[in-house]
Amino acid sequence: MPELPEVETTLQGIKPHIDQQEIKKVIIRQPKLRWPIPRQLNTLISGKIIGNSWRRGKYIILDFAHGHLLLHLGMSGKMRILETSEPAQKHDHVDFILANNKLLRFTDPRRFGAVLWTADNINQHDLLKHLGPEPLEKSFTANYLYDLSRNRSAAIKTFIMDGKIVVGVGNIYATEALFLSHIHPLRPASDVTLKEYQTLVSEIKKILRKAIKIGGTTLRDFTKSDGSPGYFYQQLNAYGKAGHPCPGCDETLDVIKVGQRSSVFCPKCQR
DNA sequence: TTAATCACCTGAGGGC
DNA sequence: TGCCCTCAGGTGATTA
Repeated sequence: MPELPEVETTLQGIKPHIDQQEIKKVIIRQPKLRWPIPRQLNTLISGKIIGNSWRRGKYIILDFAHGHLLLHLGMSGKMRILETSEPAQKHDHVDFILANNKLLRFTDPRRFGAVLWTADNINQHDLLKHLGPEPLEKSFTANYLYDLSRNRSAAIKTFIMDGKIVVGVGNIYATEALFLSHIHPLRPASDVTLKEYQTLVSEIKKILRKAIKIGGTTLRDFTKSDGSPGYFYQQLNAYGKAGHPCPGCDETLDVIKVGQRSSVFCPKCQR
């Protein structure tokens, strides 16, 4: 599923083709995504130029002179640059036909994604204004997490997956970062020490940087029609490895539910 | 304010 | 082989 590294890779892949490009036409085949795609979207942006494209958390934003297009890939979404002659397949919900004879195609089998429009200040949008810092920014520190967590009884895994605390840490990276930090996913956030948060923040940053570095590979594998796990999956220590021996101590990795999410952990290494 | 749960949706995989 | 059921997962909305 697209997590922050996949969203970043998607953005870097489409950006050279869409920035400063005019949109000739928008074709909406399935408007029912997480929220309905605005009916008037074609009228709103046809003939208009995309000024800049950027990312905030897992949202991709396309700036126009008169507003912003907000895109989210949800659980299964992807965006690709294709030739305009490329026939649409099932789940190809939106095409943005560009003046350079390319098209930007939004595909999302599970339809948890979103394509929204706002003419207002994008940073004050309801979906963005409460978001926490980017995990790779300097402002995301151990002290920041430690201070926020002092009165929080929620499990540490739930805490670091909360977008209001920090954006872009999904189930895969939360599982991996906690494994590498030797922190049990059910520990109350308030119980985690500053020293442990220092390790955790360091591991979150390391694993995200690593994933972004090989994100292209991850994304290609993710888009395979057979859905088979790819190169990045091989790099994981815990996620998806329940029942396997722990890479650190050979104890069998266990799986529990934390906030309705599967969480693999080592009962011996993670305390 | 916080925490827990529900809802959305489809494909994969297992059991029969 | 085909049907049915369960699970997976990001995140806003709702409820406690």
